This record gives sequence, C-alpha cells and structure tokens, in this order.
Amino acid sequence: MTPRVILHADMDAFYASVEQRDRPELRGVALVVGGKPPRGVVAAASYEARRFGIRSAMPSVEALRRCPDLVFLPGDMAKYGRESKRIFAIFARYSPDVEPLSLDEAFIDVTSCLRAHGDAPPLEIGRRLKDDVLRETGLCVSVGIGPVKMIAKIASDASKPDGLLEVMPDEVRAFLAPLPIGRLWGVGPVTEAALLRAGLATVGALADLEVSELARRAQRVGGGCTPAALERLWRLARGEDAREVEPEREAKSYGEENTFAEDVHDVRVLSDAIGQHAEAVARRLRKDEVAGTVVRLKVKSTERLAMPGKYRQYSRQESLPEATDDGATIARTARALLARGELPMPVRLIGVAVAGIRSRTASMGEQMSIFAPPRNRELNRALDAITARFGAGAVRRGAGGADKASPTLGVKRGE
DNA sequence: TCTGGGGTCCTAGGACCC
DNA sequence: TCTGGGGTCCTAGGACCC
Repeated sequence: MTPRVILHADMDAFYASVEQRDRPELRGVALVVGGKPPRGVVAAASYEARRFGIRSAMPSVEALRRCPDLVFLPGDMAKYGRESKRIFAIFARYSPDVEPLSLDEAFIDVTSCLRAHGDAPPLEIGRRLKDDVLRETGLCVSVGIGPVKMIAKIASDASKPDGLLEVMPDEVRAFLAPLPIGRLWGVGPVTEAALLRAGLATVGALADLEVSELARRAQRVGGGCTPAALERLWRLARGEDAREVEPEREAKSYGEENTFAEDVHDVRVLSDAIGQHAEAVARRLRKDEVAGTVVRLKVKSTERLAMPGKYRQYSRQESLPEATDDGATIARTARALLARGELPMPVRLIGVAVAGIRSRTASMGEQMSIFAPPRNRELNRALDAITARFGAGAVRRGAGGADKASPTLGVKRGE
C-alpha cells in the first residue's frame, strides 16, 4: 500500500490576523480577540501579544496583567465565517477530500490527485497552497504534511508561524520521539499529568513500550486511563493513525450556551435564557434543514473543582418521541428538565443543545414525522425570515429580559 | 476580585428485550 | 427456590479539541 499524502492547513492567529489585515492601525499591535475581563478568555492572540506569553484560552484578566496595553477586540464571527469560505474554496482546488476541523483548519488528502498536480512533490504542493492563500486573502497559513492525519497536524503546529513542514513516512518515529507527551493529539492536561506520574514524559517513551506492558502500565497511570485508551495513545505515539480524511461529516448536535456576567439566583432569568437559546438552536436546525430527537440542558454551578478554572457542571437530557426543530418545543422540554429536581444555586452558565440529529427529508421519509406542531410552523417561517433580514436580536418569542448570549468565539490553541 | 462557547468521543450503569 | 449472556438504548459525566 502506498503511503497517503495528507496536508494539514492551519491559519496563523486567524481572527487576530484578519483584524490586522483589515485595520492597518492594528498592525504591530499586541491584541487579542475574545471576551473582556473579568470572565472572558482569549480566543486568538496576535503574534505581538504572544511575545508577552499571552495564549489562546488564557483568562483575559491574566492576559491584561501580562500586557497592560493589550487591545481587546470583541471579534466578528460573521466576517471570520466569510473569510473561512474563501479559504476553503482554495483548499477545494487541491483535492475533493477536505475535512474541516474548524473555521480555519482542515485536513486535505491529496493522495488521489497527485497526478492532477503534475506529479509535483508534496512539499511543492504545500508551497503552492500557501502562496494561493496569501495572494488571495492576504493571510498566512501553515501547512504540515505527513502520511497520517496526526503527523500532518503536529507538523503544521511545529512549523508555525508561516510554516511548511513535511514528515516522510520513515521519519515519523524520529520526529515524534522527542516531543513532550502532551503534544500527542488526545492528551490533555489530565491525561498528561497521569502519564507523567507513570514515568512517560515523551512520545518516544510511550512508543517504546512493549504491547505486553500496556495493561500493567495503564494500571499505574490510573485516573481513567483504561487499557484500551492507553493502547490507542500508544498507537498514535508510534505514528499509527488509521483515521481517514472524512469530507462529509455531519453535525451530531447543535447547542447554545452563555456564561452570565454575574451569578444568577433567579429561576426566571434561567428560564428566559433557556428560551433564547432554544430559539437560536431551532433557527440553526431549520437553516440546515435538520431536526433532533434529544434535548439537553447544561447548568454550570459556581462550585469550584480541584482543577483551576473548573466548575461543577450538571446535564440532563430527554429523548422526544419525534425529531423537532421548533424552538417552543425545545424550550418547553429544557424548562421541564430544569424543574425536574433541585439544582444548586446560584448558576454561572446555562446551555441548551439538541442531539439525535437527522435530516429533515430522510426523517420525513422514514416516519412521516413533522418537526413542529402545525400552528408553529407558520410562525417559525416568519421568525426565520425576519431574522435573516434584521439579525438574531430583532425578534424574540415571549417575554424577554435576560442577558444576551455572548458572541461565539472558537479558541485556536497552539497556532 | 480568577477561565468562554462551539463541538466530538468515550465510559459506565441501568432498563429492556430476546 | 432459581436466573445467563448479548445487544441496544438511554442517561450522566468527563476529557479533549479549536
């Protein structure tokens, strides 16, 4: 079997770079896109800000402490979305097999179209891709190339900023071996700490274990690291990653949530927020012509956990007899979940999500299901039309009053 | 007066069916 | 007086990713 050629393309400091491109006065300035103190976090930091040690996912208060002159931008998701479309249109010219990971990041499997690229070496293909993106959008992208997804991803990360790095199949083990264990895709803070305690500090140390040792070592690692989980990581550490590039992944859930500016003691405020989230989720379901059978309520209390910055969280869900895309139905179900039992007050965050997603048409063929009570369908159509024209804040069903949900900003770690 | 919001995947227990 | 084992669905929680 000939090895695959997989590119991982990842925009450099995406949101921050878009802002600096469009506003020349921001060039050379330490800035972040994200939520302001006291409760916000950094979604993206310009390279000038990174010189102060500011990183994605850092609390904004901490960022401000490191750089008192830091400029905060709220971010413009609609703009980043448009920019994302342009970038993905470029990616699509390189292969039909493009798997988005986020607005600014994708795997591109070019194995089957090497000929179409004039049998150019992979590194040359990566170079052309970078040039196209820079010329057409004015933005920088880093590209990693490898025989499997994870290697391509780590390579792009290692090459940043403005990077281009190919790891050949016979170089994989040597490339991975010296990396700290936390760089492995799927090893976060909790697993990293557990692996370190078990004496596995580098990817190479894990890769060098004998298969027969794994079960015993998993015992030593503990902390929820099952033998199966450790074996998965072990394979990744050896550069074995069988996952294919999947161009057509459908969303499995749609959710909206918000952290309140201040802790909430009033159930009516929670109920109102549920209503807004339910309508927002429903609008997105209808826009994508899908519906879901599971309604999920998420509540974050103010109780802190041992991990810094973590709070105790509760979730309750209910399966519906039929798939729905109706905000009123989602809201009613979520409110019933809220009322089902005592929850510790006050509340820091509340969220509503719909899962069990199926396409509207497929579902109708299956079971003649109708997603909203007939009397609501006219109303929903009207709501969608008004929202499309005037934006999400223009119209709201029922009584209002709660804080508006904060804008959505994805975090880009390790750019 | 100290960490967001969008997701995915995995695990584990219990209910239920055959 | 006794009760296996597999499969599937549901729910809750947690780790992880960007």
